[in-house]
Order: sequence, then structure tokens, then C-alpha cells
Amino acid sequence: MGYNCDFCGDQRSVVYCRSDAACLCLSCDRNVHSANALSRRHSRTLLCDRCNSQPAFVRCAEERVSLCLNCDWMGHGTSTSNSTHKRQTINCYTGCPSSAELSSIWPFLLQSSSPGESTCEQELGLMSITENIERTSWGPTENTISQNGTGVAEVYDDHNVDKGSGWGGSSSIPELISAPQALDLPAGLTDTLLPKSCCPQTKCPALCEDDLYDDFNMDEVDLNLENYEELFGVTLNHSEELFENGGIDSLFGTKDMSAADSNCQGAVAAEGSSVGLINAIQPASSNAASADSIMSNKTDSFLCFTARQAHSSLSFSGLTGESSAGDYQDCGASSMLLMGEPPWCPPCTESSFPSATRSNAVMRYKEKKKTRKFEKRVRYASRKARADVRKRVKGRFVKAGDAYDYDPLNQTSTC
DNA sequence: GTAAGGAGTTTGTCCACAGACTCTC
DNA sequence: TCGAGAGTCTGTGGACAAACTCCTT
Repeated sequence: MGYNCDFCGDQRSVVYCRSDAACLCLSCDRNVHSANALSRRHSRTLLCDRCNSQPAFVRCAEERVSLCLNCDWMGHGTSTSNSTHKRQTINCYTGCPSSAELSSIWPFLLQSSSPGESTCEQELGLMSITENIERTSWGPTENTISQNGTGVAEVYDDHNVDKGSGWGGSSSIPELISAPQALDLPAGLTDTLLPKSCCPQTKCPALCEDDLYDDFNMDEVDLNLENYEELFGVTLNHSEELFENGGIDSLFGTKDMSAADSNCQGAVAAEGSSVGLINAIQPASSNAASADSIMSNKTDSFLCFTARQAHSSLSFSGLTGESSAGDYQDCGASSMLLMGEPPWCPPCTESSFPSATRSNAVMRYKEKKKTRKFEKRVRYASRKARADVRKRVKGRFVKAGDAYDYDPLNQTSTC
């Protein structure tokens, strides 16, 4: 995880794609996500200016920085002087937005930049150069986006596109996943949200205000043994700062840790660390459910962790009516979350229904498995793209043209 | 304290096939 | 030494079964 684009390795990474688990510069983001219809559905968002490790969730107008939930809470939730800062939600987007589109989605990008100085503007300019070249190959438009005066993007799923606008007619309109909340978030509001999405990675260099972009690689963290210590060295440091009473066991969910599976260790540990942080900050959150109820079992704790991944495009962002299961998956969200059951709700729901079948349990596990994509780095995006659309019979790939019972694209069963 | 059994969780395997990789000429 | 062609290997996701772990009795 560095500051450079995972694709070209040259330009500075600007956005993070959860589906690809990759940090990309704007140009590569554009290139990669214009490849096919599936890739265009990947939701991307800005990076946090503070920690460089989380997707930015709000834009502080006073400080002119983009912040993830954790940094927002650290900066605004705990400081009375800063708690009155006006903050603006940052939208996720999909598709292949042009520079003009991005600036309309994130109008503060150019506002906060000194002309000709920022990486942002430079990259936007670069995108404009290649824009016309790529545009011809772009697929049909899907959504119409309007921007109201306050900067809140609205998505209209009516397929009517302003052909005369900068979208160029054939351009793939970015599907903006806008946040339903009011823009000017009171600090307390984010406080209540934090337990779902916190991450202790706050160790980061301060950035100048013009540096809107920096490294963000949440899901791409290689949770193998080599990076394990590196990663959790940070985590533990912060954990120790945050919870003086918490030992290693409070940080790590121990019972699932298997020495044979370092990836699993990392995943569980990551869950545990998040849990620990949630526990630590929970008392500060008056409106949230009790930490005990949240953390009463590991399933719930995992959901809390997965909610962190999902927050920017699910919990805090309205999904468009056109959003599909694939979109949800792109957001890394558990379908349990999507079913409207918030992860912070007391675990009694599960225990109250002992009739839950094994199949339900397996389904839950599968959802967890899906959300664990952060632990797995996809080495070949093209293979993933193919696997994503390949028809199956009982989960197994079938020859092209053969009968199938599952089509990932249509979500239909055909025998 | 221990064993049995149920419930829940995790792991390994299978499949097709594009593309990466290796080898030969 | 380089390039072309042929052959082999790798990795991708969903479903399933088996193995494993945990908890209650």
C-alpha cells in the first residue's frame, strides 16, 4: 500500500475501488472502470486526507479536508471547538466520470486547490486529455445526475441523459451514490455512526490542504504474515492509546484464529481490532446501542466491521433504485445489512429465533466470506471479471452454452 | 468432570476458461 | 539472441460437503 496508483504505479492514487481492492489514480480509474459494464458498477470514493487509509465520508468546509468517519469523529466529535464545523458528505460514484463530472460530484476539489498546483487538478486535467479518446468506447448511459445548490447529488433512474452536457452523450454516466443525510452534519450525528465504521488507523502524516488525494488502501491490506505485524503494529499502537485497559485478547477475536490460516488471522484480528475500538469509543456515543449488545458475539462484531466497509456507500449513502446485488457487493456490505438489519442492533434477534436453520447459518457465513474480500487481493482482475459473469451449475462453472442454474448477470435460474 | 449431540462455523473441492507462463524451434 | 508457436499452469466465484469448534445437557 503506497501512495502510487496500483495500476500504473506511477501516478498518485486518488480513489479507492472496493471491488478491485485497488488504489487508483484518476486516469487509471477511468481506464480500468471503462473496461466493461461490470467494472463500471464499481463504487469508488475519495481518500481521507488525514489517515490516507479510509474512504472519505465528509468534507469539512472549515478545514478544507476530506475525512473518513474515524478522522471526522476524532477531529470533530471530540473537540467542541471543531464540532460546529460545517461538513459536507462525500459521494461515492460509479461509472466513468469525466473531469467535469467529478468536479460536479465533488465541487470542492477544484475550489480548494490552488490553480495549477494540486495533484487533483493536474489529474483532472490529464483526464480531460484522454477523455475524448476513450469516450467513443463507453457504454450507454444509465443514470442522470443532478446537482442541487448545496452540492447534494441526486440520481434519477430514468435513463434520460442530458446529451448536450459535458457527458458527451455516449459517456458512461457515473452513478452517484449520494448520502441521504443532511449535508451539514452535526458532530453528534457522526458520533452515533461511528461504532459501525470505525477503524483505528489514524496514524498518518498531516497533509496540506491542497492534497486532496492520498493513499487509501483499506481493502487491499495484505493481511499475510509479512504485513501483519506492520499493519497491526499500527493498529495495536492506536489500540493501546485508545484503550489502556484492553489487552491483546480484547483486540483480537481469538477463538477463530487458526495458525494455519494467516489470512484468516488477519481478518479475525482486523475484526477484533475494530471491535476493540468500537468498545473504546462506544461510551462516547450516547445514541448508539450499548457496546455490550453490539459485541456480544463475534458474528455481530464482524458485522460491525463490515459496516465500516459499507458505510460510505450503504449506510451513509443512498443506493439508487437501480442498484443491484452486485452494487451491494461492490460496497462490501453484508446482505444482512442490506436487509435493513443494522449491525449494531442487539444480537437478541438471532438468539430469539432458534428456528434458524443450518442453511441460514451457512448463508450468514457466506455473507461474511463475501465481506472478507478485504483480505484477499485479486491478482487478475480480468479473471475475476470473467468469473463474476460466468454461468454456473451448483456453483461450478459450466461450459459456455451448457445449461446452467445460476447466472450472475441475470440472477436467474435456467435449467 | 466428562461424553454425547446439536448448532454454528470454517475449510476444501469442483467446475470452465482466459491469460500468464514455460518450453521448443 | 530474438520471436513465434505450442503446450501447460494459474486463478477466479458460488455451491456443496465435510471437518471443525463451541455450547448445552
